[in-house]
Amino acid sequence: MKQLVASLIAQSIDNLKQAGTFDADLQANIQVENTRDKQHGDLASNVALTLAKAARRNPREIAQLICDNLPATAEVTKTDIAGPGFINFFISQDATAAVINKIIEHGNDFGKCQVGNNQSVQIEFVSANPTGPLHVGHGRGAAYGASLGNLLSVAGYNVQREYYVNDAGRQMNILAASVWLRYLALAGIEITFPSNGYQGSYVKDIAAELKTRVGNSLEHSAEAVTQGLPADAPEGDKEAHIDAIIDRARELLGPDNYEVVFAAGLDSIRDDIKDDLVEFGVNYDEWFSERSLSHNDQIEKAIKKLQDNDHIYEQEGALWFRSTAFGDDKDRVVKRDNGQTTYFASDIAYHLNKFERGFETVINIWGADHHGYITRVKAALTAMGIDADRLVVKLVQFAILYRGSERVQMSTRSGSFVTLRELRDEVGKDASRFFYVTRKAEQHMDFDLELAKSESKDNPVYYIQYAHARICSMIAKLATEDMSWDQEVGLANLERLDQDAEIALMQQLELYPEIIAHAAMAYEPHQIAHYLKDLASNFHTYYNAHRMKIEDVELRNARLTLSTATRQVLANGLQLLGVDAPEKM
RNA sequence: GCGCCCGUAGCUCAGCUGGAUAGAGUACCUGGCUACGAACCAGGCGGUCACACGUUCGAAUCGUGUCGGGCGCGCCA
Repeated sequence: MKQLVASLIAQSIDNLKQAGTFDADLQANIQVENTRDKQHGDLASNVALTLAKAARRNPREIAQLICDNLPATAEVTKTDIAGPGFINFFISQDATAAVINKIIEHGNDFGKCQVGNNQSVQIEFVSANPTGPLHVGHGRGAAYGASLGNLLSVAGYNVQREYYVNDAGRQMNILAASVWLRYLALAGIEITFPSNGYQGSYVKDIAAELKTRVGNSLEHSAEAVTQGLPADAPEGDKEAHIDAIIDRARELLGPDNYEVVFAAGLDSIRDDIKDDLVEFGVNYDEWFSERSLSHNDQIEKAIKKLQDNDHIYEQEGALWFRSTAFGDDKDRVVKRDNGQTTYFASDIAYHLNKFERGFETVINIWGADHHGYITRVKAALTAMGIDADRLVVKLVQFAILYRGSERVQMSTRSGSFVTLRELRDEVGKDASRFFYVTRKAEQHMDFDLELAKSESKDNPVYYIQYAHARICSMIAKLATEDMSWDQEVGLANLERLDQDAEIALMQQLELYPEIIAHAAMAYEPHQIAHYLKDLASNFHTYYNAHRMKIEDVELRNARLTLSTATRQVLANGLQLLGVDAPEKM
């Protein structure tokens, strides 16, 4: 409808150019908007205001000229000039009701569009270190990423969802050491647990599972483990202490058994994260292992590629990437003086790998604490000859957690955190998914756990689900009330839908496709959530103002058809957000 | 110190590419089920859009500065 009105305006302006009223080279930027106040019609354009300067005429005069030269159509019943020169358009009931036909024709596909042009996009999100369960801070990235993936998919992108498993590096070795010490403790070999180890109780569970699987084959005496270790904090250095324990574990266990312990921790936690996310309605196409990069020499290859392009130099025994040549604050080490590659080197290799896999656009959803990495990763891409604009980084701001007015600190290492699973158990999947995704990603979010739990019944998601359930139950109970619903009869009588609440509901339904396109292009799934609240509100208002189950067969069928079209759009939208559309509540 | 994000009603948040009288939810106050689901609806109360200057027909929106909050600035991962 907007496009139609825009084309009418364009034709009118062309007519005026031909008549010599406007200069032939006058450029018009035609915008058509939905009006907020229905006294201003259904659609409005500010075109006369934007033309005022170039045409050297009073905006109201221009508006009058445009109105006088509009081609007549059945869709536009009236135009009006208001305020400083807005043109208001009143749309016929017939044209408005046509949206119901479209919804019924397309069903689950209503709202799909092709703004993505089948472009292949990879979206990587959550990617939390597999050193502990996901906590509520990860939930936001999960909800955002999953919804964005769904959104881009219906907008015509070819989407691949990926989780980058940080299964290499020191943190994983600390986890392995923690598991082993807990395993030894189960055998009665008491060793003071390092202050820098993973304290969470899940580590004990992994150790117990390991013990039932391997028996006592990994046991070593307390003396053998602790002999000659540097002191732990507070007397000594906790980092040196834990590193020494890792070395001792490797030495006593040997490479094969060390790998058994390491894998016990990694596999258990990664699988747990996977299950957790599935239950949260979040699914991936690929779980990409960081370790696979080094196994396949991809890190060396990436460094070589930078070297070949002459962006690497050696200093103090280390290899440096000259990222300052691409806008970074300082150059970055990719290989340390001890020969080990850095985490950044893995990241370069990983991003190179992504583009080598053929994705046209790569979207990274990162926590806000990673914003400092954007410049250096993009620098590396540029240095390797890849257009850095093909990498889109969306930062998700942290949820600041409160319990009442008390700030809650989250730390995986200390084991003091609220898990995503706990939140889901107490608040529910639908309410928590909706809660996260209602706020736009870059907005800071205050998350009061007490409030989230106590107010879960008031979560707006139920308002939307209720509208859906209400329609389902209305249809389901028709038979018991000696009534029926015939969609064909309804479609044949759409002109009966002339009440304000019906017009408003149909206009809201018509917005859905453009909301999808707009939200997809802006990477903003929260727009869907807000749209659905408004749609549900329109329906509830309608439902309370008018009866559906009435004797007038034509009007009854028309109203029920409008209601089921509404149900379809509610279901389509909720599906994008990973929220169920229940038939009963 | 430098960089990124943010500041809108008591609270939690929307506000499209600059557009008409800045909107929801919640809290508080009224009213509405002997008719389709009251997890609902109708109405009321509530704002110096952090502050200042600028850009222009028009600024919550764009620009500069100030104040306030979050985060980041390692041969850690």
